[in-house]
Amino acid sequence: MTFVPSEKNRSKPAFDTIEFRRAELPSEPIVPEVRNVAQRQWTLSAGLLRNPDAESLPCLISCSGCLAKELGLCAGLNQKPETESDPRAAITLLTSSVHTIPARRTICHPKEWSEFIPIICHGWALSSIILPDGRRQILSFPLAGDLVSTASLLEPMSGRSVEAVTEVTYRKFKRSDLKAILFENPIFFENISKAWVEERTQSDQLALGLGRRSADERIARLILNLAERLAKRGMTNGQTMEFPLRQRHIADATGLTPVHVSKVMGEFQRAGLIEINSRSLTISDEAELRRVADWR
Amino acid sequence: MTFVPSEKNRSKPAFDTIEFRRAELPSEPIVPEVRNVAQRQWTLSAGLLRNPDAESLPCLISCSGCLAKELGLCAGLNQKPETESDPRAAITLLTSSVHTIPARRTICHPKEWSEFIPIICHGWALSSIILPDGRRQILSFPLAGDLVSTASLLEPMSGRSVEAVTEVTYRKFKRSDLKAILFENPIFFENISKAWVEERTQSDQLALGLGRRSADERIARLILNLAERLAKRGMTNGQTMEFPLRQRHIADATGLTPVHVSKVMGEFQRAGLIEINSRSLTISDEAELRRVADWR
DNA sequence: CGGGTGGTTGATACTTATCAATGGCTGTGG
DNA sequence: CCACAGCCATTGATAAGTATCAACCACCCG
Repeated sequence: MTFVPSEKNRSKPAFDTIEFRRAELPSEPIVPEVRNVAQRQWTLSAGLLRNPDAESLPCLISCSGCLAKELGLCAGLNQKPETESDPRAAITLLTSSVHTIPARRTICHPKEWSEFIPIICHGWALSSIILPDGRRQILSFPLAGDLVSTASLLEPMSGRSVEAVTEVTYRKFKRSDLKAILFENPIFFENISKAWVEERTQSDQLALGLGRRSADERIARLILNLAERLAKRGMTNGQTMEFPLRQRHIADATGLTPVHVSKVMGEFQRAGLIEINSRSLTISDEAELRRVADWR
Repeated sequence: MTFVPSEKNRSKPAFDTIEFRRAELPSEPIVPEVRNVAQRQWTLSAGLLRNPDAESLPCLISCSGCLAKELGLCAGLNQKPETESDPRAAITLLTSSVHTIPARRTICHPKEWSEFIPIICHGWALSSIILPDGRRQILSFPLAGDLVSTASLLEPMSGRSVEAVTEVTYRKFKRSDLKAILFENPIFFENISKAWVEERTQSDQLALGLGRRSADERIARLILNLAERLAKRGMTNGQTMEFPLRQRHIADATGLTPVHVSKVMGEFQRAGLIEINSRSLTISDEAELRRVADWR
């Protein structure tokens, strides 16, 4: 017995992007390409701003449910003051800046000591831990309105790696500003604690899934979970949604290999549970998918 | 393809205690047998109180590192006021009660709506999620000084099941009292946020382990992790420590089966990494165990 | 004693990983 | 515009890791 079950992993990268990941780690944070959202052209549509860059499915920007907005710290992208005297003009209490980065770019390095708290405004991100040998566990897919982690509110280093899945727009708040406001208005802790408890529940469920659920269950649950979160943001069209995740993402989120994910998703499609084409996913048989997922 | 990979699990309990677990869930919380610690006979030894009930290894009670003590909310078991006028007599700001329950008893039910925050004072507890079909994932083993979950500080329902591994002594604080003090003294949030970030790190590592590590790694890491935490509490004797966990506990913490845990631990012992006898564990070859664990 | 719990072991089955080959797609440079 | 290189998804063959099943023994503890 050697006790080195993953030696192969270590001597030889399991995935072809490992070298990239390794090289990426010690490098300096990439300076995000700054394109202030306010400078873009937006069209008002049904009370929501529509992103003119979105090509296929119209992708709506919604800040509803965003922690920063609930805390009154951010006026949101879709809440322009009606007039100069509109109180919402003063709502943005914190210094913050909006950034947009292309897909696959790193937003935050695990060892990066950042004085900013990023909140996703648009696009799909992922938050993960990466081992030196290249194994990666994705912990969450932050969508619009999500903090990467509530821990980032208070600690400058998350220990996590955050990267963009699609093009991502995010807003950076200065932590010291937020803390100052928080300690002056402890009532804000109620809001934060809500997010905190929510995150705790999610992470408990993640551990339960990784430790005790089968591959089918994990994948089905990931799909349903994402569908639910997208629906809450108005990012679904019936049972159809944009689905930019690569099978590698699903694999790293469920603790499986990309090959096995391909096989399971193939079975799901052949069984008529889901349909996938051109980066969009449709849940065709939700009841059965829920049953497979052992949902709720 | 049936998509019911765990049907066997469901139709027939995988473990013999499942029926017990099932029956236990909907029942009313068991009223803990109250034995006030103050009524026991304690002997002062090296500045720490020694539990007279402990038979084999002397088990020291230490509140150092306990969140409640750091917050100044609890004077601790080993810090009796010297005199009536000793300021420590007034330290216990919160109404709290001490309870002792025997091993294997449930401390808190997942759906229980409790107005109390339990903190472990003595013994080993476990915090887990249990699925209706009996599968269980242990999320942590709270030891002396540990909150079950920082989420319990603010929310009345943890969603977790907490039970005693050994006989457990714990202290219950009233949440409303704690909240009142917290909001009057926001500086306490600094302490709490520290615990929170710590917990977040632990839970990230748990997910990483369950998703991406082999059985050997997971078990070795669990042992090292516990050894480190016990050492911090002065509960080790060199490389030897009390180890009350059953293999079922290790299995449910690592996402494996008890049988496989037995095989791996057998290998570890035959390879001279650890020794186990009569509920105590010795790490014989720490360097090698760390290597197997892919530690740090 | 006797029954329940817990640990060990071997045989076997199942789930998932690994390896390898293929083809589609996309972006890039000549 | 085409050729080409990467990346991605798919598929089949095979291997490894872990689970399941069953039997047995060793304890405790009542």
